[in-house]
Amino acid sequence: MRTKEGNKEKDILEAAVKVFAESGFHRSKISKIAELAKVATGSVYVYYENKYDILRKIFEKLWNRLHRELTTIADDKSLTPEEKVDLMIEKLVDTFTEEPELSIVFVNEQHTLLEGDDEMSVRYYTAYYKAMDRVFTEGIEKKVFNSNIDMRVFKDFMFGALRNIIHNQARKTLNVPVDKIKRSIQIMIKNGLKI
Amino acid sequence: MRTKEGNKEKDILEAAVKVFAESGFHRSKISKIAELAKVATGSVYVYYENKYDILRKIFEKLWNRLHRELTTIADDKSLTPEEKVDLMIEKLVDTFTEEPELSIVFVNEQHTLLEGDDEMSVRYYTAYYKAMDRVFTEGIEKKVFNSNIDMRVFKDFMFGALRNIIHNQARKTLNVPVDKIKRSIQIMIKNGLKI
DNA sequence: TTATTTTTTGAATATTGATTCAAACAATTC
DNA sequence: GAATTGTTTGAATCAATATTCAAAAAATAA
Repeated sequence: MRTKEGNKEKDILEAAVKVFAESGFHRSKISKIAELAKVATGSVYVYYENKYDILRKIFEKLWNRLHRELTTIADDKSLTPEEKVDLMIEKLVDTFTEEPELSIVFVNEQHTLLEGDDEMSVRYYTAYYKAMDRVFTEGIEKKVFNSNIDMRVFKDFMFGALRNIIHNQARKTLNVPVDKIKRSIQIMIKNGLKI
Repeated sequence: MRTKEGNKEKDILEAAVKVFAESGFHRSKISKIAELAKVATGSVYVYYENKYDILRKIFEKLWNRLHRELTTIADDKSLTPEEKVDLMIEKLVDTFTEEPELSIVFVNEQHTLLEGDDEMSVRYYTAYYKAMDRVFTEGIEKKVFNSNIDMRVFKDFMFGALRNIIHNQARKTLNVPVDKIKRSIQIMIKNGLKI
């Protein structure tokens, strides 16, 4: 018998995030991922079915995490709808700020994933969307959110806005302190642009 | 002498938008684009340097158009800052609603473009950003916009939000009437989520 | 009609890089 | 210390497809 040295599966996944972020999925070479993970090219195929499988697992892992965290906030009975929106924004901004490369992959390879995988595309936004749904509906019921705003538009709007902010932050094209980002978004969401 | 038949350059570009939207840049085959444009594979290389050059020209064309239209709105002295924001949203939503495939390529291949082309990445958001800058600054000066919101965050936020809405609309995953989309966004921007 | 020139063609070429797999390796057991 | 068995390796294979280019076609000129 021979036992496994270290945690190659994890090393490969982490290396892949870096390489995908740097070069994009299609331009990324397995050999480069292997090199960065300090394993042989062939080892990658021991732990993952193929290149696409690596991408899928990156998303799955992130998605499970977000699902858990957002659901917890959405279901917290001690919070008002407004506080929930605040916390959800904060959570999303924090998650991606802590792992910039992950956020770049998340934004850039979204369509790579959806084109390749129908099943995934259905489950995909579910976590975020369902959580947002509940918060938004609750806000409307409690008459603190504006019911003239279409819920579906609101969800897509928010998601896209956050995605882009996070992405530009990760690419260093924005370069605004995280606190200022959170505060600005929270003001915009709650009060709009106007004074 | 032999003269050109029809407008192959244009046919190829239009076919490419369709194919890129359907399969993504990297999975798209030149032969497929040629087929759709009703020309031979080789003809593509008469009109475009290479595959990437086609993508660049798709973006360049769209970008010039948006630049022209957004600048016109931003510089119109007869409009208030709020009206300008309204009109810019309307223009963006309309442009992409009219050409769904273009909007899909625009969103999905943004990073394909930026990774390959440094010069382009600098000029890239310029049109939208500069126009937005002027409107936003004007709004702050005239004390109709909230100066606690960071301008850079606002621009990225708006851009990402619109991008995502337009994209999901094009992919038919949203499916809300265009008018409702516009109205919802305009309320959110101006008044925020709250009543 | 024939020659000239430009456009168009699509099969052949060349490259790139994902994936495979037989061999080497290192723990563990006996 | 030899046998066993799971792990790791990386060069060889193989497929995909972007790009090239010599030949064919068509329009115009002579």
